[in-house]
Amino acid sequence: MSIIVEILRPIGNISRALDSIANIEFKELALSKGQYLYLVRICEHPGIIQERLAEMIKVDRTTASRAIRKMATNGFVERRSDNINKKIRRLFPTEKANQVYPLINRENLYSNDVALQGLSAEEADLLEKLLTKVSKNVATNWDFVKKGNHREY
Amino acid sequence: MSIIVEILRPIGNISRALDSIANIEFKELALSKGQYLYLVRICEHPGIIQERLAEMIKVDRTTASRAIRKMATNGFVERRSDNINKKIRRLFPTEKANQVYPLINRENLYSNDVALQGLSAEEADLLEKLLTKVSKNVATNWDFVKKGNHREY
DNA sequence: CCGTTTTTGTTGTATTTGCAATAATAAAAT
DNA sequence: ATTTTATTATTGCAAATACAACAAAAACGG
Repeated sequence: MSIIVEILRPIGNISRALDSIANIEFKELALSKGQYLYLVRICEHPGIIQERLAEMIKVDRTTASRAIRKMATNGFVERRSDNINKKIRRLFPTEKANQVYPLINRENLYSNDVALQGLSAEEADLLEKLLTKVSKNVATNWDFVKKGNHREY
Repeated sequence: MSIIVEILRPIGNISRALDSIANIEFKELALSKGQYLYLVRICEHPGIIQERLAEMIKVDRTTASRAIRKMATNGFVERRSDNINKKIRRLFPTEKANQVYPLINRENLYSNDVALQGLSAEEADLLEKLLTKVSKNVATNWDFVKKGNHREY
């Protein structure tokens, strides 16, 4: 019938390319590699904990730990201890973070526009829906493997 | 009209999650982080040069340089000097690489299947086409920025 | 042919990234 | 109530990543 549908490569290429561009452009915001990912989520989910944030963006726990600590040092994040649960530390955006947030958004929207060039509104819409579905499929598998389980194939 | 279509986040999530899984699974092939990306392209494009390969997978030139050198040291790649053009070094898969190649492919196909779960054949097909288009859009921009140019937005 | 620009590749340095191993609190089980 | 397990977070390595700066060959422009 039809050739095998391959989506891994274009997805990887798009992701690396746009991430690369973002990191270059956010240097002037004093954000180092990858930090913009954490920052926007913390702005949108104030009070989120580190573990949840790492899951959300599909990054290793330990990487998130260090990235967030650095952002706290640099005044982008405030880590508040919780009174009830002594294990967790809730993350909040600082004033500085809230100032930078719209700039990151602007960049992301521009990249998004570039990415969608030449697609009709309907195509873009469908693409988003399909990607969301794929994202969920993959997330389940990621959890599975990250917890030490072994995929059989 | 419609809400803004956002494809950056799901794409980033899918990419990081699957890359993470792949790197964990390829440890047992003695491939370190990212190397599988280079390896499959070299197998599929024997004689390709480093610069072209870096472009192909959207990775920094210097990162590719070190990754490929390491793969040469570890016996996955052979770098042959060109008789005509003394500047370039053509890359070829070793026997070891050709043995590993189908295993990487098998993993990638499995991940691809997982990703596409719940999509109809038509949906999957369209998704691939749209992603290929997006990938091209983004590639142009990546070249632009990587060459030191500044995006206006 | 000769100067200039582009292409291809490398190192220096700084940083991020992530698997292992560890710790400490919380939640669940018996 | 107390043992057991799960959750959350950190640190110790070891390694990949990438910007800057550089070099050398090739391609281009006159």
